[in-house]
Amino acid sequence: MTTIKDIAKEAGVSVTTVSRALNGYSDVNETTRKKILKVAKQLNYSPNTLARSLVMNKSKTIGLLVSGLNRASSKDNFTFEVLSGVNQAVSDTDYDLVLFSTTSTKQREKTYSQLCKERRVDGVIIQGIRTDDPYLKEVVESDIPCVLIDIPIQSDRVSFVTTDNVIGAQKAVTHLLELGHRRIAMINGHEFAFVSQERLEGYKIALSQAGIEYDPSLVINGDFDEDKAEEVAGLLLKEHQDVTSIFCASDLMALGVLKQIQRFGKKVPEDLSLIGYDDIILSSYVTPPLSTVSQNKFKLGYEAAKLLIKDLEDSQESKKVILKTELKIRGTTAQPRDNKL
Amino acid sequence: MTTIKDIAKEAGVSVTTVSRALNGYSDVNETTRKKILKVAKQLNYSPNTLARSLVMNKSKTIGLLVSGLNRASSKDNFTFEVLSGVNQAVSDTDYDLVLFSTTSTKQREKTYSQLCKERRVDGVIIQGIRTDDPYLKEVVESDIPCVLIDIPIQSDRVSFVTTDNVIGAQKAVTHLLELGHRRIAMINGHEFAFVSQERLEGYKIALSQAGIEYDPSLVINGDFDEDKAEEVAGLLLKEHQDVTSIFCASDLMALGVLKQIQRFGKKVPEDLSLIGYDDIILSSYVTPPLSTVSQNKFKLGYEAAKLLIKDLEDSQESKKVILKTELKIRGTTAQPRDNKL
DNA sequence: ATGAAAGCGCTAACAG
DNA sequence: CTGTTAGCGCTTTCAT
Repeated sequence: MTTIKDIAKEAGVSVTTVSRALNGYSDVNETTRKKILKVAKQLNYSPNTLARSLVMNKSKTIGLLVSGLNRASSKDNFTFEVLSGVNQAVSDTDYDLVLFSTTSTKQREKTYSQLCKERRVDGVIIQGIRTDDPYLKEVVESDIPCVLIDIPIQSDRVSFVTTDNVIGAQKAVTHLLELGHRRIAMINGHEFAFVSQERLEGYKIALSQAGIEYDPSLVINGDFDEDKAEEVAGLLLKEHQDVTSIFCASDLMALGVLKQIQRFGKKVPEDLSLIGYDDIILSSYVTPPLSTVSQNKFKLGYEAAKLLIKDLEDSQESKKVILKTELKIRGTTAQPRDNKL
Repeated sequence: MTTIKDIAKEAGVSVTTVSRALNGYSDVNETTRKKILKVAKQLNYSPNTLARSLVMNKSKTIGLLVSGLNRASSKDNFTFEVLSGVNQAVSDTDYDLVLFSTTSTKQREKTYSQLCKERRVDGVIIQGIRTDDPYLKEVVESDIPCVLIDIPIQSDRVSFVTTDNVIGAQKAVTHLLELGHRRIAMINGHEFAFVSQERLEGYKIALSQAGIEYDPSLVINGDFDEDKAEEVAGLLLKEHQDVTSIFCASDLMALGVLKQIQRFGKKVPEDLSLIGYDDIILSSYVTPPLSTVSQNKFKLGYEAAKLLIKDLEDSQESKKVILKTELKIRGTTAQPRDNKL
């Protein structure tokens, strides 16, 4: 592996000059530069970023802490799309991504901030971790520049990007309301997700605007899990026969609920309306296609990366960006039966 | 940021001793080690892996060169599943992943091997690049340990993992044959994918075993693209009205073909049988559910990472691993109409 | 415009 | 068992 030392020797100059020439400094004679560049190419030189990072104290790498990089989340391609967005934004720059896997045993051994500090990442993007994750606090409190996805924490070095969850949920529920539904149940995620809190908030607001009292027994957590949602939907449907529609905090859960509804021998949307959240790929392919609140997951990642990089370069103050959601009415929402008369 | 120097000072020993103590060498007094560990914790020490990598000449990072980390490939979650597998395997080790984005302009500026050399990755996993990619050759020829996914190149430092594409395709076509089909078309990927060559091979073998002559006009490339496949299927169906079934080299293309068939006013599988390849998530959710050849994409990534890491640790000779595929008969394949009589 | 020298944080002979 | 020394490849004062 050739080093600048080799180039220096070959070109008959000092390493200093080589370094300067290669890095495009102005204070180097054009002839020398030409020569050095030629020698560098000749020797097939590649700079050692490790050495550079060490001395410059920055690595030009961005750490990625995502929870959903596992087999289970391939159905819900949320993580992947976020990742794609991040990748896209990063690929326009000279940063590279390092993926910290938070799947395994390693997580307990090493904390996030340890991971980041050891690898000397310049900044980190965090997605998909629960708000009660003990290490979240740690990262946020560390001085590593960081942008959170869907966790609205903001401080000196931490920004976040999320979507308008309250409004999104509101749109979904309002849609149901406008169709004539009055008994609207909700399958939420879990209490350790900000998005769940916010979507519940939106649900409540929509109801209240329609003059309907909030009934807590109509809201159950499905942990963002397809099977769990299917299970709790069973309970719900049994307990509350008067429910005519269900709002799910994720499409994946809606898919589970859909199965349960069919098991009850009911038809969607004729007997029961169903609306999800996320707009995952599957949503438009299932039968009937799922009405949902669409959020731009790619952009979530893209904006996060953009934000982080800008922060890294210009050392801006922390910021937040809130993306808009969009209601997609497809085939699982319709007027309630009794309304049709 | 505390360094071993700080610890050395605080503990009243030399940096050497600190280094040895922290790295679990045996030749250090237990009392001293305890002390050093205590001080390290006290000072909230994190080793600087950059410095370590520099001196040890290995970075404990694995480079990942994947082409499909973009918005377009979220439907076909192939890339994601491979990535998950890699991540899973890697997360059991002390390696980290660095993602090289090959999406952008950067690709033309810097070659793969440059990327790898600059970041000093210990090895690299390559997936989803075309066999005519000029940089593929370069990586393979470089001395960077490397494992290829679905590209059967093997040499001193390069191994590969793939699936039994010939057999897989054979199984699909034989299934069609057994149902009674005789005119079986194929929508293939493109010539710069080994898997396409192999699947075509399997197609031919199956036909020949059934005593059917290979008709080249029945095979068209769809570039692994949904829309392209839809388009060429249109041509095919118009030209060859006698075709009773189509074998697609990817599920995504099968989805496109399915649309085209429906546009022709024909029904699957009554009028036309259709079988895909990959077993992507969507396949089991579309209506009718797609018959396909299932390959374990997660395992593809998992095995690749395992292979690479073993090579890195034990410096084995290169190897190959061939995963088995599985025929999944679902709802798009049936006996041809005239056969039912 | 160029070079000598110091040092980033760490590991690894080599002594003792 | 521990310390001294050198050096990984690079950037960066500070001279010249």
